[in-house]
Amino acid sequence: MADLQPRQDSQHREADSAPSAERRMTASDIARIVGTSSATVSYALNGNPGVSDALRARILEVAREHGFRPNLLAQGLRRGRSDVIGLLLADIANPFYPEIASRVISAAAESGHQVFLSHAGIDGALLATAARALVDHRCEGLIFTSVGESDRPVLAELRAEGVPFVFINRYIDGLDADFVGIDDEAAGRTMLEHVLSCGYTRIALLGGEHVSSASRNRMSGFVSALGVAGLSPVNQEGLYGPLTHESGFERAEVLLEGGSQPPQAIVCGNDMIALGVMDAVLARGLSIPGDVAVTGYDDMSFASVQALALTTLRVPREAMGAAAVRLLLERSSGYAGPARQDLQRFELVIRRTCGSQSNPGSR
Amino acid sequence: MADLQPRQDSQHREADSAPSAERRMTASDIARIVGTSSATVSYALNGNPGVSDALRARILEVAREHGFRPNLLAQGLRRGRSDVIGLLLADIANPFYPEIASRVISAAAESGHQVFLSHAGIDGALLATAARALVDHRCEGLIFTSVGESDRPVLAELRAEGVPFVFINRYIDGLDADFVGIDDEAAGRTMLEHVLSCGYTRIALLGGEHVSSASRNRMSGFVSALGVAGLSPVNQEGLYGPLTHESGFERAEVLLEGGSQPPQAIVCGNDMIALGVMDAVLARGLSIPGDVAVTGYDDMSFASVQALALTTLRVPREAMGAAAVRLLLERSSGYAGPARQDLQRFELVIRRTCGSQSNPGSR
DNA sequence: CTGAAAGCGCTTACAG
DNA sequence: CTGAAAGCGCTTACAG
Repeated sequence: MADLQPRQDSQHREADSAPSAERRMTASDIARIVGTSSATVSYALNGNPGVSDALRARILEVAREHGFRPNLLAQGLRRGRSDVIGLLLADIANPFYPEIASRVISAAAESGHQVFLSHAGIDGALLATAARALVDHRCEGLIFTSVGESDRPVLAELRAEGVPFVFINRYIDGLDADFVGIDDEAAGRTMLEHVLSCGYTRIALLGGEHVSSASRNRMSGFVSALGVAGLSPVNQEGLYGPLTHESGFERAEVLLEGGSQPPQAIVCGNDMIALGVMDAVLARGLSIPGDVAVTGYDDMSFASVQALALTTLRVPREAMGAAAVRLLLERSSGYAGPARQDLQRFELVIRRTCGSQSNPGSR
Repeated sequence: MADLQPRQDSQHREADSAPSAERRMTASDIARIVGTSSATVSYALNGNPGVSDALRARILEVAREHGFRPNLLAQGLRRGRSDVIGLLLADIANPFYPEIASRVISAAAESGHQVFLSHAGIDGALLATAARALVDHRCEGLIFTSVGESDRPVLAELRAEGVPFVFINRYIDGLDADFVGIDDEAAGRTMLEHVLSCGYTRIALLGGEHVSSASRNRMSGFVSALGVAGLSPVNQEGLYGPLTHESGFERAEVLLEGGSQPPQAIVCGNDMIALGVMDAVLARGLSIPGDVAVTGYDDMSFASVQALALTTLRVPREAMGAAAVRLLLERSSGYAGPARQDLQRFELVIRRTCGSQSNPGSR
């Protein structure tokens, strides 16, 4: 790296840049060529009235010929909006989020919007800063994937500034904002009813983060279904924890270490935790589901692989991304009604690790 | 959806929006309060000379007090650059990319840059459109993760416009641009030498896309190491294919169907293909690695899970993302030297599916 | 040290 | 139907 000498001097820069950046064509350039004003060029290009058909045709022709593309910064500044959506992800390394992001980007593109992506950080430490940066870039609105209680102040700030936003997957109590997700409590009950239907009664629960409304609601569904059966979780501790392999592994080890008999089933807050649990179970020389059944939550891409064949609950991440874009664009184009809840359909996916009677191979 | 009535009329919008978006504070507002000009405010805020210490302090105080944050659109328009980097991903659903993106975002943030994320589409169909949109938003430069031969025209266009760009993982022959990746040919040889060292001689190769320089180089390394041992791949067909589970599964089925004896080892172009291969092998009732050994490439997050324990080759995705940002920012701040190749270190990761003598459990 | 002016590239009322 | 002007919110030479 010692061999490079960045030149800050813009004089040199112009001169040195291999392909000297020819100044981009502007609306004024088009106007000059056609012999009219930039205003008329703008009218013509935007399909507004006030230009004769002949002149409009000429302008469009010249613009196309020169490959004119408007400066979106100038356009945004003048219009006061920018056709840009901000998306805040908690943790891109978690495979849950990219599939949401993917669909947000394509849904946004379908309506001519660009997506700014930012990292909120796994603990939300960067969320406030990232959100403000997006607002300062004049995003039309923001989509949050993983808000927590600590984000309340900055969200209130956004609200005061009139910036529309939508929550995916998690929400904050009392903050009346559009939300896209699933009914996590019902989903949790569904999962646990399946586990119970397999005949298990000693069931451990290893949920996600307590700051996550989704995790809390899932847990609530788990516990409530257990209660209906007159049961309670075998573990008092470790009900909540990070949504990671590591956390699943460690919490499972605690469960399995105890001198007492191991749980018959371990119900996890997401698929990552379940992977960690599976590793801990296998490391003890126990079999899945023979000795211990395991369930995940989310149905991430790897869950269906035969070597894993994880019983889980499908959360429709792509549909959630698309729905969030739709709700947000409705807001930014003026809809000012009460907050909406868009609950998507979930699906129990029974594979080998819990409750599959038939041969594994659900791919 | 029938119940919502978007109001396009901005008059109404202002009036109706629950939290009426108070107009944001501008530099002129600060100037008015302090009793100076917006120019002086700008000087003060940007730490430029030409303002007395007393006045500067007063301006900073008022700005802070009112939570002033400059309009980045206006700033970008005036300055001619925008502190924004464009990142083009091929396919976010492929877990290879998010880990790059994650680091690109954080590295960019460290130097005060925002990241625009776009989808190029798995076949690059959207790449040209997406790249132009990013340029029109006045990105300082672009990072491409998965270019192919068909992208050459738009890249030439960017070059002519003087937009700096950097390639990650794949490059295009003859297009002299900065590149961050690994030495895929050497890595391919390394992997195959390991497979050979296990004593296997009937080896099948299931590579990635032929349009990918990375896939071609890996394949070249595989074949060359085989050649040194006086061998060649057992399969003539299916050497190249999509980097997906499905493609791995299908190509493995073809390999295993043939009346002839199955390969002793199947070397894959990435971990997704390897997962598909593992499923196909297990579905035949064969064991891994007893009957057929399998290797992946990338070391995705799931590869280390004990139930999989995939022998693979670690590609340092996060380091690649950080390096790409560094190279790009050097370009956009004036460095105009010849194209650079930043080859990161790779690492062979031996797990259960091929060549681990010891007990599986490499986590 | 300070301020008024011009301009980035658009769009939008507003006169002719 | 057409064009000249003003302005979005900044920054940057340029005079006082």
